[in-house]
Amino acid sequence: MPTIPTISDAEWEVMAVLWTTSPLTANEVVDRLEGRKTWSPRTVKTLLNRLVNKKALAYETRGNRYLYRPAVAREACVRAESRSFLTRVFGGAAGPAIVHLVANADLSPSEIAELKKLLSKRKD
Amino acid sequence: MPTIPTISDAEWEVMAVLWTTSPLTANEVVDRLEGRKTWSPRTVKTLLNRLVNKKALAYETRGNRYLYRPAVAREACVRAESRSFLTRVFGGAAGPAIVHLVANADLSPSEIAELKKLLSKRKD
DNA sequence: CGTAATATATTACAAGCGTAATCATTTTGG
DNA sequence: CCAAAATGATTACGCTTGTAATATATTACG
Repeated sequence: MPTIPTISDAEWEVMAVLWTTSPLTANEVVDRLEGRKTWSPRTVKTLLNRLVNKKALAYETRGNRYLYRPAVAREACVRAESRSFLTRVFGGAAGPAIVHLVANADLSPSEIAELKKLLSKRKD
Repeated sequence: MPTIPTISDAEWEVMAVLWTTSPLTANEVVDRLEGRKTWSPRTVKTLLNRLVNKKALAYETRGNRYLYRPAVAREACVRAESRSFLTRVFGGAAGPAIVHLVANADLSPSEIAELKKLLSKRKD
């Protein structure tokens, strides 16, 4: 299995864009972050560069432009981050963590139903 | 409401000790971390110091020793960390996050039962 | 009382991060 | 064809973090 690079807060925003749509040029990424972020385009370029260096993104060349695409799956990163969160905050115990989140989260009725179904299936 | 300081990974370990038992002297904290951590006692002292500076810990003086105790509640820190995790990884959507955790976690039957009960109560 | 032991405070230092500016190169408008 | 614009690469810079070492102050033993 591929090693998951460490992805910082700011970098997650960039990855999120490319996990949603890819490949994209640097400017297209900048455009999709407009509004949600106040970053200078330079900052976005820096983040793209760092993500390429840590091999979280890959690119192909089209003329002198780069087309960026994720090199690691979102699911894998989510799993890695979740483990890190559980370890740090709950000492690795998923049960209490989930209880805490369920107790504090704003869940829609349909989400509640989905979760109950999930839990029932898991029991066997 | 008090502002929650940013608590790093290493610092969480120290806070965890003091959330469990407090007040404690620096050396008592060092002792409780023995085994779980390979830190030099110096490192633990540094972390205590930083936590005092960022007002996550308070202390009272007993002779020339400090008795450390948490200055922020564990619950508040857990909430802050959870929010940060949700925002970063799931764009703030608790539903998908919980679904992910439930699907990937190793839950005991009793935890499953507890969660189902929690969900039922939440629905109304 | 003075000196060794101990406690906390200050300083260290490299890596990662947030946030860019500048440099070098390529492309394109006139 | 050349200058301006655009692009990616390199450099910047102060803050945090992990991981300590050194300095300073206080206490306790002989």
